[in-house]
Amino acid sequence: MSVPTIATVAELAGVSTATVSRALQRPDKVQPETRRRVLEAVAATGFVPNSQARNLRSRATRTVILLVRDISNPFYLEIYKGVEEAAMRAGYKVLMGDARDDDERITHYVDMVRARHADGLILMVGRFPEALKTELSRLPPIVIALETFPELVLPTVSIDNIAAARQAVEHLLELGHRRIAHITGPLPERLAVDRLAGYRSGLAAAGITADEALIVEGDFSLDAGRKAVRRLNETGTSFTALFAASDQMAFGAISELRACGLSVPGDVSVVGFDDIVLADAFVPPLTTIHQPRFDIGRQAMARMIGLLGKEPAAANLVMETRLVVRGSTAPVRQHPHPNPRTKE
Amino acid sequence: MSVPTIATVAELAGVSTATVSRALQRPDKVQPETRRRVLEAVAATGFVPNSQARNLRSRATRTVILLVRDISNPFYLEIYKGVEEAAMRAGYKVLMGDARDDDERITHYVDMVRARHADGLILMVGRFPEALKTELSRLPPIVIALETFPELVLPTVSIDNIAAARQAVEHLLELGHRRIAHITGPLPERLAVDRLAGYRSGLAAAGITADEALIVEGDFSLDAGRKAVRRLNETGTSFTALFAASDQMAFGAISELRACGLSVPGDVSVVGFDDIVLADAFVPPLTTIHQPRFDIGRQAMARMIGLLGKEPAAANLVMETRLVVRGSTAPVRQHPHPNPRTKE
DNA sequence: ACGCTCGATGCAATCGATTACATCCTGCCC
DNA sequence: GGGCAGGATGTAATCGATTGCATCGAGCGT
Repeated sequence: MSVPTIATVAELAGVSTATVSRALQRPDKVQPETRRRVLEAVAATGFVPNSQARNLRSRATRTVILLVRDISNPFYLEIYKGVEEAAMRAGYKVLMGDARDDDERITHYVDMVRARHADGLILMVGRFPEALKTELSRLPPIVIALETFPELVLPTVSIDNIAAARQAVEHLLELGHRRIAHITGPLPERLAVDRLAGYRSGLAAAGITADEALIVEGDFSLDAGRKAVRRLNETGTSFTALFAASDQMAFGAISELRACGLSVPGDVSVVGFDDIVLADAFVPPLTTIHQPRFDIGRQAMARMIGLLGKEPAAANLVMETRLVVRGSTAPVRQHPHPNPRTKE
Repeated sequence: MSVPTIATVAELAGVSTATVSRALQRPDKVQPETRRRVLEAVAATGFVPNSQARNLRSRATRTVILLVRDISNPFYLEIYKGVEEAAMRAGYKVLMGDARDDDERITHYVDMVRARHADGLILMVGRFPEALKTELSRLPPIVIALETFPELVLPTVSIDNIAAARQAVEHLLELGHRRIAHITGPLPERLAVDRLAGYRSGLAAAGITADEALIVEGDFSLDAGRKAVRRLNETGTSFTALFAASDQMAFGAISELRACGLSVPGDVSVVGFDDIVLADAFVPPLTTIHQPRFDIGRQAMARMIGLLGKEPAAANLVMETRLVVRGSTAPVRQHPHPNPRTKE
């Protein structure tokens, strides 16, 4: 009563295992009548080819691993969907892993590919373990999405974080804001560094020198947004607008601002980054930078398929972002609200 | 320059492949000196055992698939984390799949297990394909989480949806609400049916007959929440409170209520279900039913490990939920707000 | 010193499907 | 009718690691 193998089917159909394999893989290579008998036997036994064996022989798994920075950020879900769609279409499966931006975990997933659990890796993580950089030639097929590692030559699908961040700041400037705070991502990382650079360049273009006290480091999480606002309040620096490097941080910031009795956008305008699903259901609906998540996923997978097919490497792709103006930003008040600590 | 195999290592270390395998698998079976030489050779070649070959032989993959109803619902992320933690600890990997509650996709994932891509399947989907019910004896190891299929005897980790929904309704009743609307999940499904039953039983216990016009079917999504409110407004039925079968729907509903000029909780109190991450950052913070997501995931994986280890089946588990009261519910007004359509 | 035990290691079968090559058979042409 | 082409099918090698069994040799007891 064990699992049926190709031999079980062969016996039942009265043919050799080779014929069974051919009947299933290259139908035109066997006679219709034989094929019918084989298919009948397959149905009767409930046979499903053991993919371990098949892959061992064919040296492919038709599976790719999608490794994300932090799986609890819903932002990545939409990307997964894009990857999955392109993969499904090409007969690939997708495995999602949570890197938690931890070198060990990342290396673990790279080893999974080396161990032939999967054919390739789509990376959306903030770090690239040093240990791996030294053995670039041994690396499995890798596509980078969202993030960029300029020192590595790997196919990449990304967005222009500098320009996007700058656009967010320009929007606030147009509304008359001058004291604009910024909650960054984890700072040694490119993604965070670029958005910060965009913020600075936006201010600079308007002739404003960035006040370092208005820049607080976060880590893209909800809680980081809350803490950042608390930190800004503690230092007592006043501001009328806030640009957060992720929607989650924007949400956290708004929730904390409200807790301090400040209204958004009445007292403080807030801009996020990502345009996650809940952004427009939030109260107020969040003004943010929209990223074409689904397409980023799809393109990344397309590149992976190309890579695995030994096609000539496609050029790196920079996807378009756009500013979505909703209710969390408004023109600055004539007399900016004082810092909440000094309020009442 | 191809990938190193166990033979490459064996040659370099001057031993047989068997010894290499043993040095790596059961260190106590080889002499320390031999082992040292083998490990040296492994390091030198960068050898990583091919898991296809290993698993083919050992008939296990140490991978489980976590199949969820809809991957874009962030609710599942926390569950994934629980599963992943328990899995990692036991040396298992976790693959997450998106079922989209589609029979074909579900069957596809079941076949992945049959094809030995994974050892077992943790299901968190609303449907159980009819086709599979007829071949129960052939099914791979399956654990059901969150959902229940009473007609199937499979290890299950769930919550008491009826009691939890009832508790939500009781909270609203205590605040004086009498006209309580309910947005259900997709209705043929157990999860949705149970929460609806809890809603009805809560009302009944207070001597109130449910007004069918106040019950609108949804599908757990943000958009379903918005549409449901629109639908309620169209029919012109007035209500002072709303119980949504998911937080996402609650968010959608609140956003739509606001768009109609109603305040929450001023005009309408809203209770959700799930307590997703953003629930307390929302404005107003959402009153909802908290589910121990992380533990549900962990327990489900624990059951799977037991199942794979051929341990005697553990009893089904019902996890505790609790009502979390936040800012989206308030005592009913003396004179309930009229239906927004008839307003002004 | 002989024989026996037991630990370390090697040999080769094995997991299950794929596929190069061999074999057989049918049918066609001269 | 003989020979040969070509299609259908079978045989067996192969992918790479694991593991039962065989072998070898060191150590020990008498």
